[in-house]
Amino acid sequence: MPAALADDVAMDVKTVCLGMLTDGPASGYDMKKCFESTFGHFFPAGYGSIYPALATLARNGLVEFEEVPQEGKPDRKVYNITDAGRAELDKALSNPTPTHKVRSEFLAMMCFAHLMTDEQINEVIDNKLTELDSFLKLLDELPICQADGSNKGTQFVAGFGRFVASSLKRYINENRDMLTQSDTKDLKIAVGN
Amino acid sequence: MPAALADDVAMDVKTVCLGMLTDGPASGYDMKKCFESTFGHFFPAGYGSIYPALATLARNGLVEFEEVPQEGKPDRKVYNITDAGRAELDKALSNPTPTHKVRSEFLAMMCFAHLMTDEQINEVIDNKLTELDSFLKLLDELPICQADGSNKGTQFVAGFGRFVASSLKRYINENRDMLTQSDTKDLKIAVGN
DNA sequence: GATGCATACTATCAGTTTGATATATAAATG
DNA sequence: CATTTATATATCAAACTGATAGTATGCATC
Repeated sequence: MPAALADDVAMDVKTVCLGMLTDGPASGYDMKKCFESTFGHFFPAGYGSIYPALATLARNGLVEFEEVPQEGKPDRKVYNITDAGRAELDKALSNPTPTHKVRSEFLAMMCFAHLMTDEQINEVIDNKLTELDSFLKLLDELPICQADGSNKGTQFVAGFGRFVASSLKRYINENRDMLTQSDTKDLKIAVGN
Repeated sequence: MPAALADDVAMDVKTVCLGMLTDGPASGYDMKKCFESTFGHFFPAGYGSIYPALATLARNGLVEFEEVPQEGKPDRKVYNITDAGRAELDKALSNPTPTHKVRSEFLAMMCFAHLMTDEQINEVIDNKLTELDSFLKLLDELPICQADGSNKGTQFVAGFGRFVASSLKRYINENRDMLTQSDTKDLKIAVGN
């Protein structure tokens, strides 16, 4: 067998912060906005994970920061990636099997649809469809945060999001009857591998 | 405005365990198998969350358990849902906006594709496609864990999984060139809302 | 002119979840 | 005979979530 990877670097919040910094200096606040606008849709992170991540990165010498005083506003801690940080990022990007996890209260709930009223089910479905529409609309307005926003990777990912959201909409619209009607209905969309 | 929900019950591991118990008594080990076979694909949970969840549910009187001795094997703690537990589950199922979250190291990594070699990118993509194939194959063998496995909800959710996995495969296959070729290529799949 | 809200910035904390590990026995696999 | 798999429990460090807190300015709204 091939030797196990010496020191596995996960694609976690720390690593994504490192990646953002390859595009230029930024504060924790800047990164939070970036997570909100784009990354957060497939890799959520709040202050509770960003600030500790930056603190750990700084402690390990993977980033440096300088405190920039501002007039009328709190000081900014502006972070920069170091050479050690770049090396660590490279390690993380060499993991050949990154995960793609879903945690869906929605699907878990639908498993218990037989314990719900039709009214409850319809409300949940309608809300989910509305949410998907908002998401698609948001993607159309494309608020890319990275300076190099037009890079192939982010285009691929945005297209991915658009495609998945549209697919979900279609599946839900065409199969929602299954959940509320008591007579036997089959899946309307059959899929070949 | 409508009064805020008195005591928000989240659709968390505790609640899913309650839901599983509406189908009959089960041990933590049984539930883990159920998470592994079906639920885990869209709502993962390991021993580290299942056992504490059951302990909390028992402490709050939402489930009861009896220890069943076995020959040659460790004792089983067999759990049953109580009336209070059923009421709690009903509360959780009345939440009209259950979440659907994605956490994708894969997409995060693809955002930094410009920092990777074509070889690295292709390996990641190939692995992801293989993973999706395994998932689709697994769904075709349908190891439903609930006695009432043929209920509409689980059928809807299984179809959902199949549809999403096939969509992902298609998107990745048709757009992977974007990531590795240096000349400008556009998305091959355009989607209307 | 006051009250509240949005923006800009930092940071912490309780509760949950993750993923690995520990313990113990038996059966099957190589 | 050694290893792995299955049956069952449980715990722990590290990470993450979502909310909250503090502090200062400006901008509406009442």
